[in-house]
Amino acid sequence: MSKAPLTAIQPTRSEDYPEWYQQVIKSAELAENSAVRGCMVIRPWGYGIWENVQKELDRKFKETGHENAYFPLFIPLSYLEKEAEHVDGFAKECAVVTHHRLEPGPNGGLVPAGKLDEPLVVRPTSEMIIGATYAKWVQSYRDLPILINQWANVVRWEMRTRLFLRTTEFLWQEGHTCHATSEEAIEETRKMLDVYEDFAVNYMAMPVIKGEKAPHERFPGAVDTYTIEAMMQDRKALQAGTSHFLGQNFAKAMDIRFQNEKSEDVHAWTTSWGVSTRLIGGLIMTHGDDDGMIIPPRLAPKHIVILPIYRNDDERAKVLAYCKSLQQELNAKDFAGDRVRAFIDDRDLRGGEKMWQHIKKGVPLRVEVGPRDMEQNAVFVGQRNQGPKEKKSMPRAQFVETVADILTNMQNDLYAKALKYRDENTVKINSLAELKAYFTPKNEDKPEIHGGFALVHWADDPSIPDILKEMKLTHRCIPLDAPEDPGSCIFTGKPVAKRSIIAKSY
RNA sequence: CGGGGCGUAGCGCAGUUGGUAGCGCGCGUGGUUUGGGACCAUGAGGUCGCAGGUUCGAAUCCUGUCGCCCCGACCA
Repeated sequence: MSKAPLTAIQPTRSEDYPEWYQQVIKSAELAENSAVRGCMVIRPWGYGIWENVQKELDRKFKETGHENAYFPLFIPLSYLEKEAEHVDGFAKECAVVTHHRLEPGPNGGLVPAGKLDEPLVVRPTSEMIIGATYAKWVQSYRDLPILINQWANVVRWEMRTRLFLRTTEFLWQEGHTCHATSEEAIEETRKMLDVYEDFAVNYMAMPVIKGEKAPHERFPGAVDTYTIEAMMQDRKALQAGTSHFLGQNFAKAMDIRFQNEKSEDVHAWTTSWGVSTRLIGGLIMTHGDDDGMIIPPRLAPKHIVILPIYRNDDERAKVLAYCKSLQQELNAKDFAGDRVRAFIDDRDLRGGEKMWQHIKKGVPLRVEVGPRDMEQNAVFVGQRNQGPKEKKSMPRAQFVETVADILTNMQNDLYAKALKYRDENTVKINSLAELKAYFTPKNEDKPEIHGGFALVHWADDPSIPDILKEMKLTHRCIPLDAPEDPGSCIFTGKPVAKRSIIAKSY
């Protein structure tokens, strides 16, 4: 008899959300901890998702006029010292290379030798090294704008790490642009925020709120930081992407100057923007359920897994032939500007176990094919966004014809579900007492999932971060698209034009 | 860096008046099974984190050390 639990992932989300998150990553074979503290091994299934993120974002970057380039992993220490706020922001989390050679040590091991004259910092972000390069490239307004992106890894020595959400090393893209005017740089900053929003909504099926960060939450050295904020299923906020207007701060620090049309010698205006492998954490916590990962079809490494069912070698040959031709028909179909990605799982495993593996991994569609289906020229289809038992038989031809529609509907359904959840857990709050109550769990010993996005009137003031910290809350952003809604700040009483979002966060 | 916990088979764990290591899952093989996470049989796999010490004898007691996890401070 089966000893299978009621849910594929244990504990469930409501029992222990952080542990559920870890278990999904493990069960779905997305990633695992490595021998290096805080650094993860991204497994093929997780990396496949990242590759799709890269592919789609990269296309959008190209469409908006950007080119890719690559800059060094190491940054001379002296570069980092040139922008005061930037140093303050990153100094504590920099990994530093001080030697370039190993020699046999006294006790048989290896010891660093060959001390560097100037230590090298492993990039936590590349503003400085790229800025130094741009300074050489820019002499005239005719050299501008520079619109460059790089796909890279960066290192930030964080105290505590969580797979995908915060790892010591992570993969990301960082766009770095350089402009002749403030207006143009601001436009770029906002344009890329829109690109991120579009990607989050239409590819990740993850609703996000575009907004402006409070001054104390800005990127170190930025004039303005914009963010897309998403709500996870524990109702915490996840900063899923940022776009920074850097003003002339970095241009001055790295001496990016040019002569404008009036022959004046002026500093350039720069921006930077990035998203990281954190997005995969966002994907897990936006769509995952108690049976594991659910991948939105547009980002799924495989759209369809075909599961052959047979009892003997004779059946096996026939069923496999049927599966192969089905796979070919499916792979010839288009979905969302790409080909449908179907594969056959013919591993020598029991059917039930095999099926559950794919459920846990979040493959959008499972197609079971056995002798019975073959007789009727049918397929037996299960969708990951429906219950594991809600499978239905479909004529093969109909399935092949409508597969793109099924995937599209699934993509839309995932978005609608996530949007509904966020909206249901977003409330207007008009006093500090109300805010406190909203974010207080009913059971203090074993806090249940509670709270959400609180829309409150907030006016920037140095006293507020401490008040929020005590409640373990943060000011997430001032939403850009929200309507005017004048009121007075619940902390200071100062008048403000709009509500901000306050929430617990990752 | 502060507080707490843990290192025993691939994974999860048990193993205190100190006596020479076990369970579950997984894995290999044979068979019976197979349209919702199989069962029976059989087998492989461990210098008990590391280094000292106490002892006739240490997974167990002592000292040191390394590593990991959780909570906080820090953060995409």
